[in-house]
Amino acid sequence: MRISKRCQYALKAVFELARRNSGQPVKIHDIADTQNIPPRFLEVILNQLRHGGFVDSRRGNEGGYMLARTAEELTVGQIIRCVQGSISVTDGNSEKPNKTESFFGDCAFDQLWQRIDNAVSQICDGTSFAELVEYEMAEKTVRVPNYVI
Amino acid sequence: MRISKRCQYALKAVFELARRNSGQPVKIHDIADTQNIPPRFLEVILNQLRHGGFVDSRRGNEGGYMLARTAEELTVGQIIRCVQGSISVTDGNSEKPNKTESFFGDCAFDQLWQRIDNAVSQICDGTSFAELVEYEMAEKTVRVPNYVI
DNA sequence: CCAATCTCTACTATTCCAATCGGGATACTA
DNA sequence: TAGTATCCCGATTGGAATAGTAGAGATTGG
Repeated sequence: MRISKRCQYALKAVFELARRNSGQPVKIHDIADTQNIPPRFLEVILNQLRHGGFVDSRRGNEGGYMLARTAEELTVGQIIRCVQGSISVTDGNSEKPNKTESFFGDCAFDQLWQRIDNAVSQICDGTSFAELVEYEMAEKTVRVPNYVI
Repeated sequence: MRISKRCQYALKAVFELARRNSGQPVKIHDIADTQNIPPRFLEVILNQLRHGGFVDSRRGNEGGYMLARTAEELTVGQIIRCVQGSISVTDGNSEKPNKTESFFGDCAFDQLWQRIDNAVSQICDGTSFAELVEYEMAEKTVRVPNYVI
């Protein structure tokens, strides 16, 4: 499992929506600016997230995107699976199709990959965007304790 | 971190050498046959492992490859790093270069990626080829308890 | 010398990825 | 109803990574 740029953008976009937590829809352009994402690429990505049911959209003058669920319910794992289909380290390589003949070491390696996939999934599925936002805010205040506007 | 075919071949090749555990060098062709790897591709890969210091080779009529260390000392993590350079999930994407400006969520995501990388590393570095061979043998005898030759 | 093997560099074909483009649909606003 | 700002969607491009191949050279043992 490698986290592609596309996937990182998706996560950042959802994070941004969670962070703003505004009842109003947020425009692609605003998200793109705040998170430094190529706008037209983000367009494609948000559309994918919409089809996945993770964000809702509104068109027209005051349109934009908003979360389809609460930030507590949305996890990193869900977004990754929506964008890259799977979370497994041996993806795109799956030798499963012709698994009629097995070779020495297959059992051992299968178990190894599964252990890794489980560990990763556990972290991703156990991390909600609410937690991410919370962590970010805590970090920001710790690192800039006496900031001035 | 995605485990490429190349990397899986490398791991299987080292596994095969560990499994045979023969004082004699094993020919590329034999490894390729046993593990179902394209021979000339395996050639390139074994050479890389040799440069990494994980296997030794002998040329000539009775030449071939053998482990440069014991199977107990060789870990999955070492081989992966040798073949694909890194074990991080955010590799090839690293936004580190222009990390002068930071965006909302960077702290949170950096911490997330690090947690994942640590979990994966812990498994890979904690798994030796001796263990893999041992596990494979145990599985084989469990799954075929009364096999006949 | 010969044959089997590894060694090295280069090459190709395919797939994947990041990003862009043009035009269409929709919704608000005046 | 015209206009504009936004999302919607399919196609396309350029470049990098991946999987695998090719051929000539070096080494070893018989």
